[in-house]
Amino acid sequence: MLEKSELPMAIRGVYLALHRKTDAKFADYGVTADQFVLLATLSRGHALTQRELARRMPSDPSTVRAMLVLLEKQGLVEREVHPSDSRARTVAMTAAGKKKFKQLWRASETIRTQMFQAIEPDEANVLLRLLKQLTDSLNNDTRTPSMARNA
Amino acid sequence: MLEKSELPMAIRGVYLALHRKTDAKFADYGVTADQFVLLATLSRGHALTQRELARRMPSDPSTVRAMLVLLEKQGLVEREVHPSDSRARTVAMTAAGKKKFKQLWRASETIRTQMFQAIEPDEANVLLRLLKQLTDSLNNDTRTPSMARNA
DNA sequence: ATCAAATCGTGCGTATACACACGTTCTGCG
DNA sequence: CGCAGAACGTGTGTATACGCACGATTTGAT
Repeated sequence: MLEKSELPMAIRGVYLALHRKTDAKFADYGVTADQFVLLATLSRGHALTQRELARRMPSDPSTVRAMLVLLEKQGLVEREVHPSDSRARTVAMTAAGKKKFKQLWRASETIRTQMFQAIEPDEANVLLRLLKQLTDSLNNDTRTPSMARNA
Repeated sequence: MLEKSELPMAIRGVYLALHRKTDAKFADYGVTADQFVLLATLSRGHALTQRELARRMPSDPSTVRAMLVLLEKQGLVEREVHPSDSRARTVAMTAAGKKKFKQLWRASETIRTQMFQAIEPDEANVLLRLLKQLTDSLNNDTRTPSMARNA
């Protein structure tokens, strides 16, 4: 018998545990878990606008802005005005940012390893699929959950 | 092929989606998603100390304190000095708190329903198990992941 | 071409998450 | 009994999450 609030609570539980552990791991490097997420997102698509960056993280635009201000102070990212849209600003990692990201990736390797050791390889794929299904379901306000496929 | 950072990102993704949706749902009631978690925890074990409450949420003791101050202002919870330990304070829901919690539970029913419609019943159990395994793995600092069983 | 509507970034306010330091009280060992 | 160390709550500081409102710019429809 499955208590109806167990699943939401379990989701909250893993996320917080993961976040805490990652923050602790990165403390020596002067960055946070969420800043790592931002850098990782940048590393997969350069010259994003702040809006697009926020959409991909996913995070709120005003949150992303605050993070960018801090990361800019550390010299890890740069912002420039968009070439064709003077409202927008494009964001890119600096050389220092790329270097830092590599360090963080290596430092967090143990966490990912630990996670994948806790579950079977097959299960990891199932888990990933279920999490994405839940996310799509929660994000889609419409009552037609049909076309959410390749997100 | 599974990108190594996909699983952590997916966990982050569901949690944030769930949190946003819950916050939006509760906005009319003047409470937050996390305050609901606190009330739900209280409803399953009365007269907890702040520390024990924080341990069960799970959250940081100083975070819980801040939340309690706000909930106390709203008259949803009460704090009293512990009968045998004058350092500690016990927390309990007021009548208004219990009533509010029932309202919140009903209001959030649609979210839980939506989640369980997004996955198969069997899968829900698998998902829950995997999430707990991951949580245990992330919380255990020791290198012996043996005795984490019935958490 | 013009003007309303949408979009972008910014700034502000509130709530959460956590680390850390502090004073108080309790516990347990000698 | 007395005292060191642990445990509890408090307070502070920083980072994140998000809603909302604002000015500036771009877009789209006429």
